[in-house]
Amino acid sequence: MNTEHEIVNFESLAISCKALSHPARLAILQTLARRGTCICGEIVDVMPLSQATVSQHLKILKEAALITGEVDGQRSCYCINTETIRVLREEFGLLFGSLEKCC
Amino acid sequence: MNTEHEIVNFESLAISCKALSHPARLAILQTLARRGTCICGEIVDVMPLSQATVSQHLKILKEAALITGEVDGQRSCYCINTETIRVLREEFGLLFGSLEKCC
DNA sequence: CTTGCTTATCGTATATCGACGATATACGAT
DNA sequence: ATCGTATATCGTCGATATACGATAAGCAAG
Repeated sequence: MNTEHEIVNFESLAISCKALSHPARLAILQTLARRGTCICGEIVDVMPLSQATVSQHLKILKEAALITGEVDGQRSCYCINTETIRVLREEFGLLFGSLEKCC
Repeated sequence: MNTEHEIVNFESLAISCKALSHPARLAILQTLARRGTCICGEIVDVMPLSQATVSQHLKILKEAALITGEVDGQRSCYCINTETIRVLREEFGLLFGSLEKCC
């Protein structure tokens, strides 16, 4: 409806991509995607990184709204933010939709 | 056919995302996508950045194989690498395909 | 070959990233 | 209150990213 919605927001898309630009964070996202539902610091066990580093990556993912996190007792549960992923893929579509022919 | 092709390569995907993680580079890609065919340093005119900086961004995009570049006389023509974009979107699909339900 | 134009690279300064040990915080259990 | 567990944050440091002026390299034209 709104013609504005066709325009790609470079700033926000860049922020999402930056959050996705580290193998460890992609691995975390895949782990979350596979387990479907929330997960806490089991991620630390799966990753070959220190607890501090994993926590930092989770923070970056959360700040980019790629995941959500909530406290459950003394644990933290994280979950993929499907809406952000959807928007992300949509923006890729807008950006590269009119491709096809090239040199 | 090959079961291996279901596996996401975090390293290469992270490299692509890193190249996409800057607004200027997204703007360059959109410009290239819109003009369809190759384009040279008209990009510099469009961007609010110095020629040196734009050239550096183009180099980063080329190293990530998101664009191709070839010399034409004293000019350089760049073009989006559609194959890389295709793989990129495919990998996103693999990574987030089994999403849907979450907390 | 000199001039002018286009693009790439170098050098530099500043900012941000990535990793981790150390520490702080929060909470359940005893 | 104290202890143990889980998680977040701090502080640090080497590595990398960003931006740009200066300069080099390549080419066409005169």
